[in-house]
Amino acid sequence: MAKLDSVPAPTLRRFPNYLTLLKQHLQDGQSHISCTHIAQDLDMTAIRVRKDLEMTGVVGRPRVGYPILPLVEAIEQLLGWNEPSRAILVGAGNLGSAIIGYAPLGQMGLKIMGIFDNDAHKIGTRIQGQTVLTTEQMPEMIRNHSIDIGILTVPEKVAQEVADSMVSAGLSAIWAFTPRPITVPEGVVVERVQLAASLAVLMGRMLEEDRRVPARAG
Amino acid sequence: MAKLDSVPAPTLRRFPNYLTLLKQHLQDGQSHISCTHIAQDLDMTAIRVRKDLEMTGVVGRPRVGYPILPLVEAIEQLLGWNEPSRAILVGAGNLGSAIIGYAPLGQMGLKIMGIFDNDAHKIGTRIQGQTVLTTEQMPEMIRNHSIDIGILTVPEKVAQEVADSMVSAGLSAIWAFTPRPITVPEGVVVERVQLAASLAVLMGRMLEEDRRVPARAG
DNA sequence: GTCACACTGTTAACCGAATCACACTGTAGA
DNA sequence: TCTACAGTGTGATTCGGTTAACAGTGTGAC
Ligand SMILES: NC(=O)c1ccc[n+]([C@@H]2O[C@H](COP(=O)([O-])OP(=O)(O)OC[C@H]3O[C@@H](n4cnc5c(N)ncnc54)[C@H](O)[C@@H]3O)[C@@H](O)[C@H]2O)c1
Ligand SMILES: NC(=O)c1ccc[n+]([C@@H]2O[C@H](COP(=O)([O-])OP(=O)(O)OC[C@H]3O[C@@H](n4cnc5c(N)ncnc54)[C@H](O)[C@@H]3O)[C@@H](O)[C@H]2O)c1
Repeated sequence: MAKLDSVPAPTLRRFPNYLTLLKQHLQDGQSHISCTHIAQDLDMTAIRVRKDLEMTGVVGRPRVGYPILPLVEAIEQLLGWNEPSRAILVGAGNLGSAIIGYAPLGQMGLKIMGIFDNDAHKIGTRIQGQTVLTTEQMPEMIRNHSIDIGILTVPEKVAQEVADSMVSAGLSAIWAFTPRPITVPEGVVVERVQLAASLAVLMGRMLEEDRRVPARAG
Repeated sequence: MAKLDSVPAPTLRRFPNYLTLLKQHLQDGQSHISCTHIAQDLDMTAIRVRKDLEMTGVVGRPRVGYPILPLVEAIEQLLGWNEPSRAILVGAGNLGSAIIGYAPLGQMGLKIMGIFDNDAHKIGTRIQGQTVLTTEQMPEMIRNHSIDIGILTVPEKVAQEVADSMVSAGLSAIWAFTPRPITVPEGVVVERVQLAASLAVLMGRMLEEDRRVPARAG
């Protein structure tokens, strides 16, 4: 039985990796897999894999490993990927369009029910078969279709404002791609995708590497 | 004087947040800022801010705070954002195009010197004023222009293969947007932007929240 | 049947980052 | 000049996650 304890964020972050690997092995006809095998496939330690899988409540058998199908189902349940969550996207710009067109989100339980923008040139056009609606229609759709997740890809300046109107319409989670933090009331979950943070780590590590090995002439 | 110790990744990740805030205050004409002020602006604790700023080596004064300009310069130096790093992007698809068009990357020391794809329909077209080149030309450009960073936005299937050819041409860092991990030789830095991981955290936390408060009827 | 051992489950040790507590400092104000 | 105190700097503590150590177990081999 799956634990109801809260799953650590690092583990949540690794779950998708396990999922893709497990599904692949499932398709190859395997029914069980050991954590040592998973570990070397994903370039991590077996212990960490075991600890992560422990969160699912699925028990493995010595010399056999874990049953793959129950694992997949347990992880998907912990992530809520077993049944679709209704989402909307606001800000049909460059990034927004890329996300809308990213098919794998469907496998992650994300169902984009509406796309909104406030640019007159974009409203009414179609992106991946979905018509772009005006921002004014957003609260109504959130309420009528009990939307759970708002994907925020508007310019930084209006991000807080749009987030506010999402929340007041009843959204419970926001997936924000804007560089600045946004504030929301208690109970609403915000997850930010910080591209700048990722780049900072990359370049910081790069400099360190250069510092260790006196860079090749440039 | 800036420490040469390695900066913890969590701190690196927060640096960009400080930078945007600091630059904004600088533009408002302020010369100093206290960590308590920064903390409440970014919704974090003052202690964490102080510890992070400690890495820069900049010293603050009681009742006055830290001098903003030196802080900005120190952080940019630690991130390598003070002088442009040459980069190329491979995979001029939806996501790749969005990244190319994302102006703020310029402020982060990233200079995209070339765009590559292997789709005959895309080669020769222009994205944001830059012509898309064939993948065959990539190693040559990496060598001739001593490119440091490769931005990887190709489909998952060919990601490893493209990464390999980047590395063998002499790249020292890869910014990968592909869902599966890629392996590189020692000394090459890889930073992955994992959208799925971010979504997993969002939805996992959402479920937890629902579990705590027995969700509104749906 | 029984033996070996690959693999699991669990408790303990470890480590790095976040947080705390508090002494120190030098400015602003009286 | 003196005082109060906002704000820094630092050593000590806590915490969460990772890693290690090891006992337990049931499968597969013979
Ligand atoms: N493009 C990238 O690669 C990238 C990367 C990281 C983060 N981001 C962030 O994502 C956001 C969008 O980036 P982008 O490159 O797609 O910009 P963009 O300008 O292409 O798209 C923004 C869209 O939002 C719409 N919009 C503006 N105000 C609105 C409002 N009040 N209500 C609804 N829609 C509104 C605009 O009409 C436009 O279509 C920005 O905050 C940016 O910082 C972008
Ligand atoms: N679109 C998104 O929102 C999104 C989000 C997260 C991750 N990703 C990942 O980013 C990558 C690209 O996604 P996308 O949506 O832009 O896909 P896309 O199909 O729009 O773009 C991929 C591009 O790569 C090119 N390409 C294919 N093989 C190549 C090769 N061997 N050499 C050079 N170029 C090649 C294609 O011609 C195409 O232009 C994928 O790995 C995807 O998983 C995309």
